[in-house]
Amino acid sequence: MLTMTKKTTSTPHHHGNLREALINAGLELLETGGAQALTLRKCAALAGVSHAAPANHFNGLVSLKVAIMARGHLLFAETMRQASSQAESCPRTQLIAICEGYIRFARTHKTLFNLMFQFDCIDLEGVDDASKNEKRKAGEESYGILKKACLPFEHNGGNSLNTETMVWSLVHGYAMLFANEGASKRAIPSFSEILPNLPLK
Amino acid sequence: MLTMTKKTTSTPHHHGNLREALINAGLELLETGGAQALTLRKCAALAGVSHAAPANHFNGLVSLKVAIMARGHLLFAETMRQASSQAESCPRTQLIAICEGYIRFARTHKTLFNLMFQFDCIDLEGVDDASKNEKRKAGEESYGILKKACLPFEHNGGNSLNTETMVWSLVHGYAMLFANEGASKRAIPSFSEILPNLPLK
DNA sequence: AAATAAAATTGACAGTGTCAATATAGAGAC
DNA sequence: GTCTCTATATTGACACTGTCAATTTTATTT
Repeated sequence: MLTMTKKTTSTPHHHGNLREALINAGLELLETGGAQALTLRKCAALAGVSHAAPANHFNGLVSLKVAIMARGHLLFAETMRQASSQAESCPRTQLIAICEGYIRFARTHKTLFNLMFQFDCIDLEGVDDASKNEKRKAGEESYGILKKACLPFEHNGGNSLNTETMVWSLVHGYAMLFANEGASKRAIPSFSEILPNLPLK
Repeated sequence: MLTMTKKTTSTPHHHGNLREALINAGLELLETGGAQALTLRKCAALAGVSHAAPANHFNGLVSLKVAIMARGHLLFAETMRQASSQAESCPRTQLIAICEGYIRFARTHKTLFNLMFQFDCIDLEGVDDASKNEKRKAGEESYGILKKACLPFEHNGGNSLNTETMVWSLVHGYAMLFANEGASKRAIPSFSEILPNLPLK
C-alpha cells in the first residue's frame, strides 16, 4: 500500500522542532534574565535537551543569536503594524504612531532590542545561512514599515532616502537614549515634539 | 627627623597604578579583539599581574567596564572638542562639526561606543562608586559639548531641551545605524543633509 | 623594629562554548 | 518486515571565564 501524502515536513527525530524551541527559549531567557542569561546551555536545558544538542541546529552561539535577532524583528514589525492600524490615516499621525510603536518595542523588550541593533556588528563569518537569511528578511520587513510611512513626505530635495534616513535616525536615537527607565529623571520631550515638520509631497 | 613633604599620593604597593593599567588594557583589548576580548583575566595578563589582582581595584568585571565607559566618554568629548575647534564659528557649522565628530568617534571606536551606549543598561548594583562617579562625570562632559552647540537654536516653542533632545537623538541614531562599514552598500545621506533647518533664537 | 593595612598571588569552583566519540531514532530501499 | 543510512541527541572532555577564600608579599604607620 502506498503511504501517499506522507508528511514531507515531518517532525524530525527526537525533539520535534528543536531549532524553534531553542529560539523561544533564548527569547525567554533574554526577557527574564538579561543579556548574560542567553546561554547555549541554558537554552538547551530550557528546551529539555542536552547541552550539546543545539550544535545540530546552530553553528555555535552566534548563529542562535542571529536567529533570535530575526525573530525579534518579526515582533518589532508586528508592534509597528499594530500601532499603525490603531492610528488615523493622516500621514503625520501615521508616522508618529509607527515611531511610537518603535519606541514602545524598545521599552518593552530592552535586551532584545539591544541585541537586534548591536552596533559593533556581530561577525557573520561562520553564521548559518538560515539564520542570516532570516535576519535579513525580517529586518527588511520591519524597516519597510517605517519606510512606507515616510513616503508621503519630502525632505531636502525630494530624495525620499533623506526622509527615511532622518526619521529612522531620529526615532532610533530617541529609543536608544530615552526608552530606559533610568533616564526618567529628566523630563524628556515626547517624540512628536521633536519630529520636525515634514512637508508633504 | 621629619620626613616632611612625603608623597601623599604615593604610588601604591606593587604595581604602581594597576587600576589605570587595567583600564588601558581593557581599552586596548576592546579595540583589537572586540567586545568578547574584554576579560578580567586578559586585562590582568596584559597589565602583568595575576588573574585575581583586579579584585583589589574593581568590584568585579562590571565595575571595570563602567570605568572603561567613563574613559571612553573622555575620549569622546575630546573628539567632539577637536571637531569644534577646527570649524568656523557659525552656529550651524559648529553643530554639524560636533555631530560629525560624534559620528567619527562611533566609526573609529565601534566596540567602545557600543559599550558606552549599551541600551539595556548595565545594572549598577554593586558597581564601585569610583567607577560610577567617573562615568557620570565624563558623560556629562561629553553631553555638555553637544548641548552647548544647541543653545543658539530654537525648536518647537523655545524649549532648549527640545532642540537638544532632537539633535542628540538624530546624531546618535545616525551614528548607531550608519557608522558601520557593513551599511555602506546603500548610499547614505550625509548628516548635514538630514539635519533639519533650525531657526536661530 | 613591630604592627597593621593594602595589594598581589595561588588555588579552587561552578559556568561557559565547543569539539570528538558514541548512541539512538527515523527515513528510505529492498 | 528488515536493513541500511543519515539526522539527531548524548556523554565526556577541554580550555577559558568570573569570583571567592586562604595566603603571601609589600608598604605604611606606630
